[in-house]
Amino acid sequence: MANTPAKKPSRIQQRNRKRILDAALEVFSRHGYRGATLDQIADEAGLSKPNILYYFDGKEDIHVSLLNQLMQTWLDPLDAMDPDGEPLSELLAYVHRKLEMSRDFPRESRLFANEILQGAPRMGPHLKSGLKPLFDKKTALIQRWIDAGKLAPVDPRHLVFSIWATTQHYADFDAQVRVLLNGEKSIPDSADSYLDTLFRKLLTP
Amino acid sequence: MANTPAKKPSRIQQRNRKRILDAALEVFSRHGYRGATLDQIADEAGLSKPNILYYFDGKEDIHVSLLNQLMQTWLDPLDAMDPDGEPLSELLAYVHRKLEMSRDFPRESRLFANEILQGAPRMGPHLKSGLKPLFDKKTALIQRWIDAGKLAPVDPRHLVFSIWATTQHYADFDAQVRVLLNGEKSIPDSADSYLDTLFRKLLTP
DNA sequence: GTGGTTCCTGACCGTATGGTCAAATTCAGA
DNA sequence: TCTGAATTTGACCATACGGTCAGGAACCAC
Repeated sequence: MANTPAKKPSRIQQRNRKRILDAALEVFSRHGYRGATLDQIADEAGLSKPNILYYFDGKEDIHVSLLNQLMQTWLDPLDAMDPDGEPLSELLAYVHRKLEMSRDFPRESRLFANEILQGAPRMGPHLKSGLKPLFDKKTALIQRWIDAGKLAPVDPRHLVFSIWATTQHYADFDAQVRVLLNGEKSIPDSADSYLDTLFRKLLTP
Repeated sequence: MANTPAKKPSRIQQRNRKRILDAALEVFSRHGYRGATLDQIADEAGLSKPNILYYFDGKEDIHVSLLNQLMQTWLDPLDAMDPDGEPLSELLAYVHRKLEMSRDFPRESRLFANEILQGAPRMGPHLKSGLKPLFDKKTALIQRWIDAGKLAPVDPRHLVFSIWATTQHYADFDAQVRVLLNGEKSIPDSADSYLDTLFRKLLTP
């Protein structure tokens, strides 16, 4: 029913499904899949628990819907890397966009981190079908840039890993970063310039 | 009782507490605190559930014991950075040690990652009392090295963050890395040389 | 061996949690 | 306004889980 909307969803459908997904993002990202409860999500969404089960087939369905919905958003910045652009600035722009996402969507970042940490039990297929092809395509692009002498020679796969790691660290390890930076906002402006320097020095031929 | 061992623990005590902690590390690191069950831990340890509760006061007690025990191990590599050593090689050696830990102790890495991701509910104090002082001490040391012209000028705090992020990424996001590297071992040797290059280029004055 | 301590277990308990359902309420089109 | 479909809910249910307890088994001086 709610899972196979053959017809157009009503206004109430749209509004409530959105409310539920918003609430679920909040709860799942803070407590992980197992730590989140339907009651919490219902409470956060301002709906009753049975009502939530009216819109989704179950806890897992909500979680999967969230992951599916987010996957695209998450990959967009990488996808936006332009083969015809100037290699170094394309990559640095990607770093910047990725850091910006940690700033603007920390919950999404933690949701993914949680899922991957647990071994991606509900996302394995999506990784293979969604992320992998894009990863292969973009690492190949970077390799071409390197072969053309536009970038210093590095392993493109590790390059991408390190971009992800350094940018997402601020969102995923927020609790730690906050303690170590004396409670400042966890992504100070200095992070931007640091990462810019880090990757600029690495990649400049 | 088990929690306040005023007297020396018997041989059986030592053996079984170790078994339990080993099992708990396995289970907690794979499923997170909330996702782990005492039954799983008992099963993994080859002990009955009540027997486990004979040695520990409860699930939380086991988790806290694990975190306490691991904190030291986790900080050792950073602590080993020698103020009297050659700055660049000290830092690169630290990167190398940290990557080695992701290789050798991925479960420990994921245990910490899980805890921090959830907002460090059971480790906040330890971060402040254990990690923070060491972090401050070592970032100050790096700053002195920079001021002495031995390293390129970078923000030491972000430098440490990026070292942690890039090295732990391979353990924490193992499931993702494995997919993207076509199922190879998730920390290939190429990671070592990549990270060496990354930080060498950044830090060489 | 014997007695006391340590270690271990089966059976059980209370609660939390994911999920169901019949009935009530609201909504939208005629 | 009326009517059927969509939406909402209170009351329940079954299970999983953390934890308890009384008593039994194993161990260890003596």
